[in-house]
Amino acid sequence: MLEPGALEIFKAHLKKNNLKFTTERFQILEEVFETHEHFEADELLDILKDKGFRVSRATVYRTLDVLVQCGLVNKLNFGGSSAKYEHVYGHTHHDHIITDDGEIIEFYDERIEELQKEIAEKHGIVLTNHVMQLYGYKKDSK
Amino acid sequence: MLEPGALEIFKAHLKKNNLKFTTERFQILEEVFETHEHFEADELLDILKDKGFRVSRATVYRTLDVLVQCGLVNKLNFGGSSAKYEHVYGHTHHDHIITDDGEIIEFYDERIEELQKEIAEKHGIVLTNHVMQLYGYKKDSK
DNA sequence: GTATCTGCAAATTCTTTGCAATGTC
DNA sequence: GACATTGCAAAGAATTTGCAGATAC
Repeated sequence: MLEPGALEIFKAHLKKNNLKFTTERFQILEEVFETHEHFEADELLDILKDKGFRVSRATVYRTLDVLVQCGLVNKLNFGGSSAKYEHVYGHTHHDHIITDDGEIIEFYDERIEELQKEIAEKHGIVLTNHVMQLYGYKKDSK
Repeated sequence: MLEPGALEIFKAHLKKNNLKFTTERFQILEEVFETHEHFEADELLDILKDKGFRVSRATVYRTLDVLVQCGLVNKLNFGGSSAKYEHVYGHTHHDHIITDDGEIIEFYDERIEELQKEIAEKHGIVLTNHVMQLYGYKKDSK
């Protein structure tokens, strides 16, 4: 489901940057908000093709870039060989726990967020973003 | 300077896994501990070549893997296209602040470490590792 | 001596790019 | 109608792999 407002943000960003609102960009935007999981560029391409849309890999990569730029999508790196993406709009910020069997748990902790700000401050840095990933295994699995 | 103990850990790991202690692996180990910064596989190769060692790129990648496996080296991902490495032994764990002009500041905060453990626990996860990178810009630069 | 290593160059994987045809504004 | 966009296939960048000769144990 395309979050209310996402389309407007996207269009505004396109206009501001002299970019055009094309069918392909719209289809990609929609699909990105359809998927409530982390996905790779290639997976998104496959889904789009399965649904009968005719989009190229190049356009998927190019459009994901645009979506990251306007803040509607996060680009993540969990250490694998390819980048993961997740849509952002309408979601609160969160971090990730990655288990050894590949499960991804999202969490948010206000106290850590505060400490991060404090630490950055101490080093004279204004935070714009952060990445925090906890790796581990399930207590009952080992 | 090769940290005292690192060589022993390396050799023990090799023996345990039926791997051989070769000239190349030793040269790479030494150089990894010579460099007190984050480096890429290719940069390490260049340094080794400059010093007159004859090592191949393949061996550098293969040996870095071994070093990561035995815990002497961390593989990091700051979002660029290539992985960064840093040696670990003798250093306390730390996280990173990455500024928009590419500077990397290391920090450690016990309180966050505790909270991370607590959060993982709450989700039934035993932490084995984590990644935390704060992105921002210098307060006086903008 | 045998099994592991190395270097090389080719192969892979993910991502980006140049270009001619096409679509938006 | 001008200029951005698309798809394609080729290029690029980082990393991995197969293999034949070299080396550690």
